[in-house]
Amino acid sequence: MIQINQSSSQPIFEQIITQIKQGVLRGHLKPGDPIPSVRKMALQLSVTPGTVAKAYNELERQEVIVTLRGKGTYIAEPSTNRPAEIQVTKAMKTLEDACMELIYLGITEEEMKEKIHTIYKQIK
Amino acid sequence: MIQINQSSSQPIFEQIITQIKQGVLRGHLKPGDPIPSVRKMALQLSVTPGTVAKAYNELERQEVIVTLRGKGTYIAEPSTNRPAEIQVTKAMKTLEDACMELIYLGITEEEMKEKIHTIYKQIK
Amino acid sequence: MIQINQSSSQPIFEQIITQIKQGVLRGHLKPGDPIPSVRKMALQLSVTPGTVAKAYNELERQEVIVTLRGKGTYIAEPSTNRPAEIQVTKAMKTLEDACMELIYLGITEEEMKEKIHTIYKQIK
Amino acid sequence: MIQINQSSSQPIFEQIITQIKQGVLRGHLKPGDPIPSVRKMALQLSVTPGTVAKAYNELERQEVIVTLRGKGTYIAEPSTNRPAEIQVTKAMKTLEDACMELIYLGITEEEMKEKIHTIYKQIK
DNA sequence: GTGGTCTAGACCACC
DNA sequence: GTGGTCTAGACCACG
Repeated sequence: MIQINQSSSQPIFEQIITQIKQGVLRGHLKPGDPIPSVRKMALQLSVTPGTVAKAYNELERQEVIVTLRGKGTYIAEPSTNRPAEIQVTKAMKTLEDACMELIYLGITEEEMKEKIHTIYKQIK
Repeated sequence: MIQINQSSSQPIFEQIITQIKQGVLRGHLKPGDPIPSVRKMALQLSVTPGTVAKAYNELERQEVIVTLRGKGTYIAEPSTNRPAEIQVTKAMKTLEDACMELIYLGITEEEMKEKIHTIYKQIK
Repeated sequence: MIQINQSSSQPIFEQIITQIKQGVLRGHLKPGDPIPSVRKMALQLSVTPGTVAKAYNELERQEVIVTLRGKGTYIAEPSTNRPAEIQVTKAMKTLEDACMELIYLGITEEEMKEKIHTIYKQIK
Repeated sequence: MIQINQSSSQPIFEQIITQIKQGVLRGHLKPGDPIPSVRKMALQLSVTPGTVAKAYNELERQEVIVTLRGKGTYIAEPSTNRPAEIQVTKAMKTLEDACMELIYLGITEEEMKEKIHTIYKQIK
């Protein structure tokens, strides 16, 4: 389900985080769905449990998942809290940098918008 | 001209790279314009020359700048070579991840496209 | 395994690069083989880790090796991408210059071709 | 006549050396032909006289040109001395390295030999 | 343990 | 003056 790229420059724990979030957005994971325990996930992905734990901790901090002590870990209900301003700003900066890079590589505004559209269509 | 954020998680040498590229895109830097020598830039930014040199090396590899032996460093003529496929793929992946994150934070498709439009308007 | 010539005019980091590439070509290093960590290699060769790191970075950029996060560095699978045109052109220029020099020194076409043949026989 | 690439990694003085040698090999320059004074050459190439002087000094050491005091500089008669062993060895090493690089980039033995043949045909 | 980044300072070749 | 290379050492994130 989750695909780890061991040789990516993106840390493994971040790959887990983004893929779980994207699984939620795409509708593969719904609120209340259980996700594997740290150890099982670690086995599945062939990574150390610490790496998975780090990802789960961050996901819990962001209220993407909830851990019910002794029962397991589940996808959380969508948060009603307004997202932290800082997170939006950071993601916007990343978006802008990626755009600039793509412009530099010759991608036109139309191609870019089409790409955005494709991404939005993917989500549930 | 270039603003370094010492506490950013983005390495300093990368900040230099992206800001020079963006300077070119925005038209502040034109082909043939000289850019400060490694040592001068290092003084300006209060970083070590090695860090600036690393950025300049990468920029030269990407054909953004050219160094003329013993003379200094200049903005290169726009490259005619098609950019490596892999670079585009990588930037697209970054874009997609940033988008997904923004969607997660509640940004709509319209807002996103407007953002893209704003970015494109900035450039020369 | 790798022999550094401290008094060569070829930079040490380039000597490391060419020797690893040649090790692959000669079949001493196969895809998946681990290569020593930056620090171990630095100790072996009596150079600073930074120098080895620079060589490894360049080798990774050229997809000769891959680094697995926190695990170490390995010989990469042969790349399927076509090499950049510019690389071939540059190497051809170097070849031509070396040939011209050898012609100047009295080497005949036959001797040269024999030399080429010898080189090709060395490789796996 | 001589083409300098200011942004090449090969030093300018070396570019002058190799191009004069290659001019001789190709027959464009014959023994006894005059070559421009240091200053004229420097003007032609838009480089500093010191750079040209360095090239001429090296060419004279290698007995490619001769300077007749007060009369100018000329292409020398072909030397009868056997070339220094060390020069041959060095050029062979360069050739081998360039070959290995080309092999790495996928050039076959046949292509390589054809290239060699082309080079030999160019010379007088 | 691994590599990545950065500092501080040296020496060199080239122009 | 320029950039290129190397050393010696530090700190950090990741696994």
